[in-house]
Amino acid sequence: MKLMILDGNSIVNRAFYGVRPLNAPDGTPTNAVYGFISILQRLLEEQNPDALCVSFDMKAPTFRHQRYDGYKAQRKPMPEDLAVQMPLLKELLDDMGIRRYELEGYEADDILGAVAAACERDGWDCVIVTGDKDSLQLVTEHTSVCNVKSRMGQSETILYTPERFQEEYGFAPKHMIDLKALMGDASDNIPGVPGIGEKTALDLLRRYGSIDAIYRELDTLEIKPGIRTKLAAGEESARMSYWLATILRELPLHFVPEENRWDRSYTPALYGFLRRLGFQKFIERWGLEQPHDQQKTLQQSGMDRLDVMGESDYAHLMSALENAKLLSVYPLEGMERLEICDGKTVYTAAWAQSGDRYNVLLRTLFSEKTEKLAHNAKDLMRLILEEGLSTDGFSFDTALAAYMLDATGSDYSLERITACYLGRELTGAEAIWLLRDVLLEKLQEQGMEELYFSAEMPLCACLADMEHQGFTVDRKAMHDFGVNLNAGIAALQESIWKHAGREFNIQSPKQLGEVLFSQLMLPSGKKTKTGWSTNAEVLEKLHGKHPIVDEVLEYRMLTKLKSTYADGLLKVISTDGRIHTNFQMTVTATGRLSSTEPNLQNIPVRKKLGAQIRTMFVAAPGKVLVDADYSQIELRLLAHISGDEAMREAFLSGEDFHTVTASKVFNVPLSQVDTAMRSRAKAVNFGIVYGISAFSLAQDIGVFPNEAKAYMDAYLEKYHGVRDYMKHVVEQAKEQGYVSTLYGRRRQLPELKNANFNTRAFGERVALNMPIQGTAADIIKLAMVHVHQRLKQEGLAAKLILQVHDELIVECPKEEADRVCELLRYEMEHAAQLSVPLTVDVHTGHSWAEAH
DNA sequence: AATCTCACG
DNA sequence: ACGTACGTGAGATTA
Repeated sequence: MKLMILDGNSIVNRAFYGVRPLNAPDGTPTNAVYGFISILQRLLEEQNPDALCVSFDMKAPTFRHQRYDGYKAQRKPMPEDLAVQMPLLKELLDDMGIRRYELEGYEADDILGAVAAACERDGWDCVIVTGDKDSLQLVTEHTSVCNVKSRMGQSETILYTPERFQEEYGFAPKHMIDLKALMGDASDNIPGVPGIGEKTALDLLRRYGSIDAIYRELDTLEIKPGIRTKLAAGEESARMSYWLATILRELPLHFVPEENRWDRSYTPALYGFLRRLGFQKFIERWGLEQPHDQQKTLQQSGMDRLDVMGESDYAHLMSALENAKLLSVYPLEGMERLEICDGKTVYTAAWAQSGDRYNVLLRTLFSEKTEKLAHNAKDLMRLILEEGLSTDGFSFDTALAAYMLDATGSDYSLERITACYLGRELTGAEAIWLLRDVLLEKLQEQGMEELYFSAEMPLCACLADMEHQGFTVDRKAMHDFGVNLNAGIAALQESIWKHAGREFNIQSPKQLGEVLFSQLMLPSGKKTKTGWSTNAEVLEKLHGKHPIVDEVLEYRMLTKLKSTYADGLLKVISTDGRIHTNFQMTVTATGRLSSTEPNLQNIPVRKKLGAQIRTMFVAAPGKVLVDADYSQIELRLLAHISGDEAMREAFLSGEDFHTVTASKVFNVPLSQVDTAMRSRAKAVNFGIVYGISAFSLAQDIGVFPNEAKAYMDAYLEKYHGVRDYMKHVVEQAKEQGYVSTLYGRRRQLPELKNANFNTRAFGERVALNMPIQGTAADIIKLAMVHVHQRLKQEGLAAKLILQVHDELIVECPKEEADRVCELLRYEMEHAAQLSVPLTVDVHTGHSWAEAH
């Protein structure tokens, strides 16, 4: 039989500092609880114990320490964000049916010791899980200690058995006490022997075994005289420390391992609890279901339900359609069935049951005259377009509203939103109807109403059209391209294998690392937690050292083009010969769109071979592509938002901005800026937008950090308004807890309050970047809405087909090209009124490559 | 499922 | 003393 006991405080601490900030839908921080439960889950799988419990220590000074005058209660107080998670963690454990032990006046270690002793007494094995090293002294044949470390956001565990301990330390576990007695422990206020540190202590114990042995023969030991003197002088302190470091195994704790048996019998409350915290993942992993008594409360919105069957039901529904001011719509099984709610009744109509009448219903329902609410309106609209119907009149989208209220969330399912904003689980058209008022009010409160109704909502129709429209791809050319790649890949593979002297999987970073760094002994540019890094940056530094590296880089490029683009895109060409991407509106934290299945926002362009892919994205016969992209929109926004005069003038002058920047940073006349200076200035420009450090800039442009620092200083000296802005935006973010764009889009920044330095630094970079990237996203969304509406209004056949963050692509009949160029330029340049010109480059062509 | 790598703005 | 740039998505390997 095996019992596992977790050192609650220690594990929750590791979890808190090791897991990135997370929040429940209501904003409560949850990262520590999440980390704890993740570690627990992993250990359960690894150890599969029969019994399980968790210990917590209380704040009061401990028994051992009370007797030692040197003790001062100097532990730092628990950070607020962790403190609020403690009751949650305890509630979680209770709901999971796991026993907790809290003993006032004793340290966690003492509880662990007592539990281990009780286990051994009853013939149980015991696994102690902790993040501290202190309890290693408890390791015996029947007691092992599982040490949890968090590294790079990942938790690692090491299981110490007597053998494992001996191997690592070179002496038996019980002499861990001796180690502490010698070297001391500042965090526990154990003095140790002054002048003896970890190295010396370890060495002494490996050679002599214990402090008893050391002091018994102190005069004859072969050690440096200085150490002998220190040991002699510190004997009393060593003995005292030994006592302090010894974990008590006898406490007034009547612990019976048997009582802690745990067979994963969760309480019914667990489901609701995990839901509240947003831990969907664990609900699924543990196969939890909503308890029946909670399910009942779901349907208490008091609305009637009507399954629309016969003629009279239909008449009923049609009159509701005409009379109701607002209807919510919720499709089921594609669009086979439809739920419609007018606030009083939830109607369910089905295609199968009513054929033509269903079509009439859809036409009326989706016409612009009927004002509708939906959840993921864009997807619904695309479905309708695919049915060959037109669609309009969607005025509110619950998913979009929830996204704007918290753009860092990961799940905007209807169930999650109702749980969060209505406090109960509810779905369908009825849920949408009830959510609207709540969400709308919050949008108003936060000043996002205008952006919501002028950009996000109308964008649904625009994107649905774009997805429906698709982008023609030259299938044959793509296929041939893939075949050609294959030839190159095969040749490179052969040559690489020849250099390596053996066949191996070049696509495996692990095997490649072995070949490059172990076999060919190339200088390992180190990195990564699992082994050597073999990424392009590392390999490029190896250029010239061995012919294999260039070939690997080439191989990587070709296989990427083959699998992700040539093969990947061929797979998703529809029967109409076009690719229909899916634009995600609720994914990014900044307000940008994203594109999936396939991602058309990362089609190659930077390298010659890759850019060939773009020659295969073409206009349909008789049509042409018009491509319009903003010129340096983010830097222009930095100039506008920061109000920096020098930067504004640079843009107003019409000169190349990176060149102007180089001239300022390097203090030379414009005419003397060379390409190297320009490219460094360009790197600084981008770095500033990302909230860079001198270190990273140095890495990027290949200079020493102090040189990079000098560039940045010069930059911020010349553009001092930018320096002021950077300071201001971070301060304001700390005060408010969020940052926002020119148009009021928000991003919450709990990271700024995190105890972890790196997390906070990340938060500061985000605070600098989001308002810029996010404002650019707002502007192009507004432009898209205007372009979409004007193309339609003016009766043009032109269609928007793609957006790539700062670029729009329209496909139109050749005759419309000139008008469309002008329209695109006008709407994009006038989407925002800034203090610097917002300029757009427009080109036409048969392929994307030509038009860009 | 996590990790590494690499494509884009 | 830390550890090192913002925002994405996809494919292949590994565990």
